[in-house]
Amino acid sequence: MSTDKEKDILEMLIKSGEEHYHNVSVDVVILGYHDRTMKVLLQKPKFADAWMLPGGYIKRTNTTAEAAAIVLEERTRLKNLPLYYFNVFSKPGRSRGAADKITEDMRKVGFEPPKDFWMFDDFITIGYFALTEFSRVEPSGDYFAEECQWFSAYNLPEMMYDHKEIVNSAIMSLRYLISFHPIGYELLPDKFTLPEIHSLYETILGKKLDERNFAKKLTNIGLIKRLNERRNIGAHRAPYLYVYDKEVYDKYVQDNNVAILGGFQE
Amino acid sequence: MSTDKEKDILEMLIKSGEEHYHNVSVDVVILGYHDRTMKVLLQKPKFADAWMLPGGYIKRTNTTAEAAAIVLEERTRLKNLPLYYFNVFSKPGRSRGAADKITEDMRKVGFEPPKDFWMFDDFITIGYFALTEFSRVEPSGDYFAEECQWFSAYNLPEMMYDHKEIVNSAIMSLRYLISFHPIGYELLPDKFTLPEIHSLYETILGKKLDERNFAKKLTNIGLIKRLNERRNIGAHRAPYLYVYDKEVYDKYVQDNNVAILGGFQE
DNA sequence: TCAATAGTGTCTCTTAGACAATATCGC
DNA sequence: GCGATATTGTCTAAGAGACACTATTGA
Repeated sequence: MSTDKEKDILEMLIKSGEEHYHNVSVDVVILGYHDRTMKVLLQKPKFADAWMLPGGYIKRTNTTAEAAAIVLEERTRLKNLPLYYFNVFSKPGRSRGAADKITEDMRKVGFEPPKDFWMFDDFITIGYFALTEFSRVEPSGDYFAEECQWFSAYNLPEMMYDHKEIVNSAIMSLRYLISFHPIGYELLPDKFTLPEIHSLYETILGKKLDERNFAKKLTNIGLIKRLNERRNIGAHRAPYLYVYDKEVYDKYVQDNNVAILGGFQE
Repeated sequence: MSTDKEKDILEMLIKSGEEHYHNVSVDVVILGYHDRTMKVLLQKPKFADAWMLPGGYIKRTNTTAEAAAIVLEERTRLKNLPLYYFNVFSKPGRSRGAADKITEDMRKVGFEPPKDFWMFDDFITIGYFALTEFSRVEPSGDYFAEECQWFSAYNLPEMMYDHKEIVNSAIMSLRYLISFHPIGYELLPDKFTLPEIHSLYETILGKKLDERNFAKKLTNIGLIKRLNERRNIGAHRAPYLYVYDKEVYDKYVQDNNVAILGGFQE
């Protein structure tokens, strides 16, 4: 990319201060499940050698939830995933360091940022998390998010700002939610086995769950249904495939008001 | 109050834009319980003839939770009440109208607000709610919040902006929380009767609860303890007084991670 | 037949929920 | 005694949780 092109983009960025709220942003903790571990989608920005959460500023014509949905789609190409609002992060000084890093990067392409550049101000960030099936996502970077990939959510790399804390807070919220409500629909492929969903719950909750009681519960409430298909897993007994009963699932989510706290926002 | 004094205060306000975040504020839904109804504390601002939620801007040296605690103390004189964050409100145009009203008021005292006055900008607001025992609070106004009083939360007066929606969202969250966790400690006086706490739960949940099962549950888990005192209520059988067992209560709140979602923030 | 994984039934205990009669108080 | 309110027990059904053996698969 030419330096001129970069300068153009930066000019645009500065002017976009008018169409965005200042001092507020959203960060989106995109969680996936793969290989018996929780994964989180992180990006490495053009201007620094550290990982961070996908996030963005909020257009004055959008709600915070819409801003989060835009970020989510940019990184995953997925639309209409439920977004859960889980916390606000506002510790004074939490954005410290951003200004220096951005300035440095801009100067590299011969560009001097304005003195009162809106992006250099302190920000309060609204935290959202989304759940998605790991293999449905092709992590997708762009000009500012040069690299974008999955990491183990329980073993995070060095991260900018307070983003490690934000990821941990999201995981705590997910753990809390799933201990009361059977959310998790989005984390599994359409067809899955009992051992898979069992191990998903164990991974999220961080504790062993009795296999018999677990299977009994999910099938008793009618949340999942067994198909007449099995998955061939090599030298072992072939497990049955299951699907969620979406109607029961949706009814469950609705009846339990999952939407009300840390829940869906349109 | 003299016009000069008012001008001084307004000058201060304009300059305080440097020490506050722009585009973000907190609103605090202060809920009390009295006479078998939920009450909410509202204020009428100097500059308009309508009620609104206590709220405030956020100093750059504070977190949003600290800002909410300051608002809470200003209106109730109470410190250290738990604050529950429950939602973010960001519908575009939600602060519309504020600018005109404030301008009008300023001109009345011969003051022309600056053209890019920070308070006239659109705001995203973080919603907190707090619970408090009705009679412990002496609603407390100030220069900007000229009047301050309790209203029935289920029968709200005309309110500015989207504040009715915010109150309703807080009540939904309280209802959700209390249906899973025995929060409500702050809503009752130290000593209370079974019928009182029973009717509190009925009021919040908006449905009848069987008296026998209700009493059984609360005493079984050890949440409340009966004293050897009764309250004289005139021509009827005198009910026993109860107190919360604070240790059991705190353990319950902690074990159930009430803090994680919609929960406490330091 | 072995190693590895999948699948399943019973018992107990606790809790939730339905249900109504008796006790107390002041008049 | 009356009107009003407070208090309390039993039964049933459902769910939670503890517990371990059998079935299947391919090598």
